[in-house]
Amino acid sequence: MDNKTSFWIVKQEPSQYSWEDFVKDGKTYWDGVRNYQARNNLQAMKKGDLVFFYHSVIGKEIKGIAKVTREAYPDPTTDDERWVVVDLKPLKAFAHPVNLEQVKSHKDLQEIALVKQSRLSVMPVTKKESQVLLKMGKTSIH
DNA sequence: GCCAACGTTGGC
DNA sequence: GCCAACGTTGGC
Repeated sequence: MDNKTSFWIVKQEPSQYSWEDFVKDGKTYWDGVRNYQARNNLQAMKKGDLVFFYHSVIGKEIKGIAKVTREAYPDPTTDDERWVVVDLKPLKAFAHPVNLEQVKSHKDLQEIALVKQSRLSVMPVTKKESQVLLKMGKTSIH
């Protein structure tokens, strides 16, 4: 990680694709985004950026962190040219998953998009927020 | 171009 | 299961 690294959060319901599925696969392309704002965030991801993996609905917790291994390209699951995917690989599981309640109650995470824009499935995270999340997850990335 | 109707997401 | 938030669609 250098100072050009950006941080993001992606959300998925674990009943559809869980962090455990992701680890088992070793890598994946992040498909199925059908929202312009989320799509724009995918397109802004750079190789090497770090991505928190959040379980929505069931668990409601950040399970780990992934790395962008390929920047945006057309979503192979649709002919619609508007939509893109990125390739992600698991980097590290959180030693302690961080749940939504913890995020909401932390003073430095009051403005995080995860809380402010609860319906968005791909969103940016500031450096400060990322550091707080990593600390709460008792996880370091090196 | 406005806005009502409708659909989806996700927290509770 | 409900509903708030919010994005999309289509009639006018």
